[in-house]
Amino acid sequence: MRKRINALAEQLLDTLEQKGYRSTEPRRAMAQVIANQDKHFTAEDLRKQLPSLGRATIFRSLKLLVETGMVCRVLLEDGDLHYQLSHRGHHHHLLCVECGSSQDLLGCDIEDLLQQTSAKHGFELSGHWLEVYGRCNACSNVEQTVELTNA
Amino acid sequence: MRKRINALAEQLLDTLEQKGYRSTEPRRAMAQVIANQDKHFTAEDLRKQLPSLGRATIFRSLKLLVETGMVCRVLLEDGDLHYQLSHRGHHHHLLCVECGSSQDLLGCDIEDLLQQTSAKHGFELSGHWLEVYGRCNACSNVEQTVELTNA
DNA sequence: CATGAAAAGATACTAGGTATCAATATTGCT
DNA sequence: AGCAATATTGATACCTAGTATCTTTTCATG
Repeated sequence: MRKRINALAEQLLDTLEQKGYRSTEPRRAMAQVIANQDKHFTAEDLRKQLPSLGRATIFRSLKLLVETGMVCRVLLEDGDLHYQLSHRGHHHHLLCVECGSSQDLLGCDIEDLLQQTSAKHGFELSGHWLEVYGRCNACSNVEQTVELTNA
Repeated sequence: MRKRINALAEQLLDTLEQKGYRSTEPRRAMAQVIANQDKHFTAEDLRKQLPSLGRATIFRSLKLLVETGMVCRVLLEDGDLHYQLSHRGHHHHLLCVECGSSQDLLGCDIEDLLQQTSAKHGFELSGHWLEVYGRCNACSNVEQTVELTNA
């Protein structure tokens, strides 16, 4: 009795299967829940939404999804690590500190810049981690509205 | 009976005192140990070197040093957070994945680049976190020597 | 050198994550 | 459909990093 799940969740499972992992009921449930998150989340968030799954299962499947590149980890400003759906390979996030939404940072040639600068330090670059924090368009606009109202 | 400590450690304590914190025996010991670390470290590393100090004290003092800007946190590639001495305000690290050493990344105009790119996304930038991973000069050279030797 | 505040140490606790292992579900085969 | 081999699950115990609480000790100041 296969539960109905949406296309994005289906895609997560398909990818797992292609990599040799079984499609199980707990994984279907997790894929569905993850596909529905609209911002970064923690293992604990998933657990609240999937009270019937064992804790270890959630951590294990989450790890699997990270390892296969379908979920990525995001570093919050305070050093907390959260998770979110990942669409491409290596990329960076614009994280809204207000609403927690995130957009992928596009058209940023940071790789070149880092490469050049590292070389000047005699450093052989192999990777980097970048997170960008601020406020998304929607949240900036809300603030402006509030300011106008209070004025 | 004040223990003799080196200039860098002394500086850490002076800064704490300037901010209204007392100079105590445990803090002197910690400052000395931190000043002697040659790479990023964990609270546990400090604890091993300071077995007489209480665990809570180590975490508390470490937090104090981070808050006052004398120690900063570094994010390792695997997501682990470590600590290290910090000399300037906001800066980035070139972290050697081989020996764990770190240099500050100088002359990198990433702020401007991020500012511009964020703006294009309608994003109001407020901060960022960047870590760069690779191999320092010394470690690159070692590898080359080994390769030549084995050839 | 007394005293009040700050800090230390012990301890218990929390959060996030991993290891172990017996029970169960899935897959592939016939 | 039935079955065996194996992957996965869930329960549980455990681990690491860090925080909260509370009593005792230490500091620096008059």
